[in-house]
Amino acid sequence: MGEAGLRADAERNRQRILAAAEELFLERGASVSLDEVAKRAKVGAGTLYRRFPTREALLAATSNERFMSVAEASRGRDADHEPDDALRRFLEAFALNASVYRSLAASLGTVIQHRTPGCNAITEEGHRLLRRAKEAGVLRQDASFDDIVCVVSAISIAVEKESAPVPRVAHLVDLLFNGMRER
Amino acid sequence: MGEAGLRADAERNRQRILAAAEELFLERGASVSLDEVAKRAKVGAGTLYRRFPTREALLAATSNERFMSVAEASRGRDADHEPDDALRRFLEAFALNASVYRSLAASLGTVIQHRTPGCNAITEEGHRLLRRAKEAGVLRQDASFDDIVCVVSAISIAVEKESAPVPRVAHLVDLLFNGMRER
DNA sequence: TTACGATATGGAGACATTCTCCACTTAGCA
DNA sequence: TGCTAAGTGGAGAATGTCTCCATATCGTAA
Repeated sequence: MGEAGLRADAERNRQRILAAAEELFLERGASVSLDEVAKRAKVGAGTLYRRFPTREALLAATSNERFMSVAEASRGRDADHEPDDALRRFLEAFALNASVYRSLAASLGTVIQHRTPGCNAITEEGHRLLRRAKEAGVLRQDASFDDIVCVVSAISIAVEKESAPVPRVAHLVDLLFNGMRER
Repeated sequence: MGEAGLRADAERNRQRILAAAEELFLERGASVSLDEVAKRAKVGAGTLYRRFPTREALLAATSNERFMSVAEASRGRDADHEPDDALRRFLEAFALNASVYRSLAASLGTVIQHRTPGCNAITEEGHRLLRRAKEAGVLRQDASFDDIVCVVSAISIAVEKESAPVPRVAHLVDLLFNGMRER
């Protein structure tokens, strides 16, 4: 949670920035002015930029706990779900959490590359599910984690405007998982 | 090509803006400063904004011919290709042309809604292919044109960083069209 | 040809946002 | 208690968007 090697007052400010960013991202989307985030956190702009050099780094940080949850829930489902079902549920949860802030999905590809615990966890879990589904023979051998990020982005972008995201995400995951083809 | 009801000098300026924008978009991506576009076109900023009120309007205009080509080529393929193959090729061509400028893909959803000839043509052709594939029973009934735009955007975004976009586009279209499942 | 209204123009400048820099403050240790 | 490394705020430079309007030019009707 806290960032290692940070002075106590600095860590306090860091938390205030995260709280302010979370509020503003929820209210007005992932594109709000960062100076405004600093202002709401009662912190100078320099402090914000020193701690989070880019908007994506801040997004990765505010998404950290959500991404951890997605990975953890997926690991917990492992025992009582078939590999393809586990992967499908993971995709749904990932997509839903990649659209909590408007305009987050568009930069998901960049955000997910940050080495925060949450991004690491979700990346590892994605790779694990991919491997497991391939071994079970229910997934194409040439599907990669990058493909997953691409698919999740597409779904999240499509879903951001919707008033009822959950069923729409389920529909789109089904569509892209099983293919647009009639069988 | 020329815009109806425009004074001759205004139409000349409009063409100069389009040429300058095309150059700069190719060189440095779809996010270049619009003032710089105006400067290269040797035109005041006001002139640019009067003719193209938003960046997306300008992008729709510079993409016009490419979009026309995509639609036309697709229509030409109609006779000697099965409905699913025709749709797949259309998706590939659309995605490739939605990534000619870096960062164009991110605003594709907005760009495509402009009522330029190219946007109209590509939208109509998309609907036609969708209908044809559904009638032939090779496409799920619940796939929509919005789904297509969403999928094409995601593919184009994913592909913008690649050095070899063509095979990657083909892979992603195949993946999303046929599904991630082993069959 | 002229003259006149409609159209079109440029670019200064108001405003917003990003991001840096550094004189000053503070925490934490010896 | 005093020292130093760590941290801070916020002014302001750099960049970009977009508007406004005094001025210029086009095209036409007489």
